Amino acid sequence: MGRAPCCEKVGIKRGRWTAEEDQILSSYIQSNGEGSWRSLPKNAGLKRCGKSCRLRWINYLRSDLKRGNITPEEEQLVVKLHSTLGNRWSLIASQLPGRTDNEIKNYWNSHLRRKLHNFIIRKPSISHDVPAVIIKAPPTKRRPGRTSRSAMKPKTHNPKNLKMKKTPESPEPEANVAVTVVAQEALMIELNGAEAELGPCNYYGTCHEGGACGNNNNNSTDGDKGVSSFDENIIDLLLDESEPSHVFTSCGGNAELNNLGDYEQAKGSSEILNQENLDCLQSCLSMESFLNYEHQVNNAFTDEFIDWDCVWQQGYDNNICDEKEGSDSMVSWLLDGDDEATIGKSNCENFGEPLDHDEENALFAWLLS
DNA sequence: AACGAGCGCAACCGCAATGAC
DNA sequence: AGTCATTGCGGTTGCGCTCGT
Repeated sequence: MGRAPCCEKVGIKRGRWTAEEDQILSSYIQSNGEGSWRSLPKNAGLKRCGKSCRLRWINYLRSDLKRGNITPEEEQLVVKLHSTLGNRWSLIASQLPGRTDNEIKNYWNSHLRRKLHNFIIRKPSISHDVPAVIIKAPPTKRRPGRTSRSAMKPKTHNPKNLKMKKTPESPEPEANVAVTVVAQEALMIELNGAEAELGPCNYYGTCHEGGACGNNNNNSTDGDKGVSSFDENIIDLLLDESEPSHVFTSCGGNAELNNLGDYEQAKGSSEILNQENLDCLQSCLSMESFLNYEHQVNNAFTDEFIDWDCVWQQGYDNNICDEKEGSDSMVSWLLDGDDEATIGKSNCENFGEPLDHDEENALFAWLLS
């Protein structure tokens, strides 16, 4: 049996509320109090759905609402709360007096999410002596073609979509995005059958040995074969749909090649993945919460790949295999360090330590800059 | 000046949770 | 215990405004 509609659709007005309707609703609620939303429209003489009345009251007419722009302090609080609460907008809003869940949600979706994304992929190295390779797209230019809403939908993670090739549906990379790639990164690219090894270190490697990367410096022994070069042709290849390029990553000590592009095919194939590496890769790839965030802002797994390189580069890396249960936010991993299953930062010296106050502030400042 | 893509906000939709019966 | 109405929440969409071309 289907659920009865919350109200009769016939004769119900929709769309923007007029000042007159607002006045009627406000007066009624001030006289009769909140509640009984279903019967409210009829009693108040409004041609609106009860749900619509409730929404209008809660989000715009309540007297205790704060108006005006979100302040930097509020913004910082939202970022922090979201890092621990995820998309629980009502919970987050409850910590910001005068703000509504809808307001916070809209603000996050239209401001902070983009900010965070840009933070991840645009920032050059600040804390490592490893030189970053900045691949700059052409000067900022508005991309022709309107982004459809459906194209903005977050993608659900599907290993079958891991091919590092653009599909016709995939948008061009953001024109103003400077893709930052850490030179010492374990991206191994198969170019027309020839393997070009780009770096010794990768976060998938953290799957071994309880998560310590061991690869962030030159003392690494995990498949550390050094880096000689990394040029933008690599990224072009990653993004070029006409090229059958694949991305590999080494997975810790055995330095086996894991062909992400052929992940599905490689499943169970010891020729490409040994069991240990397969487990490692699967544990990484199955982290829905990890993937969720980037899927909201990216259409290409390639971006996730590179993004996380950059996070690592910043020293705010974390053990992605030690995902904090219940958290669906990347930031939580960046910030949390007091949970044994969560790593605040990692490098080879102090892996596992939480971010201290200054580092956390630095991260926030960066996020919000 | 005109056009149109992109953005931001307000509102809607559908599902889940809760409570009454 | 099961059913249904109501409320609450998060995701999504529609539309008007802004700004680049």
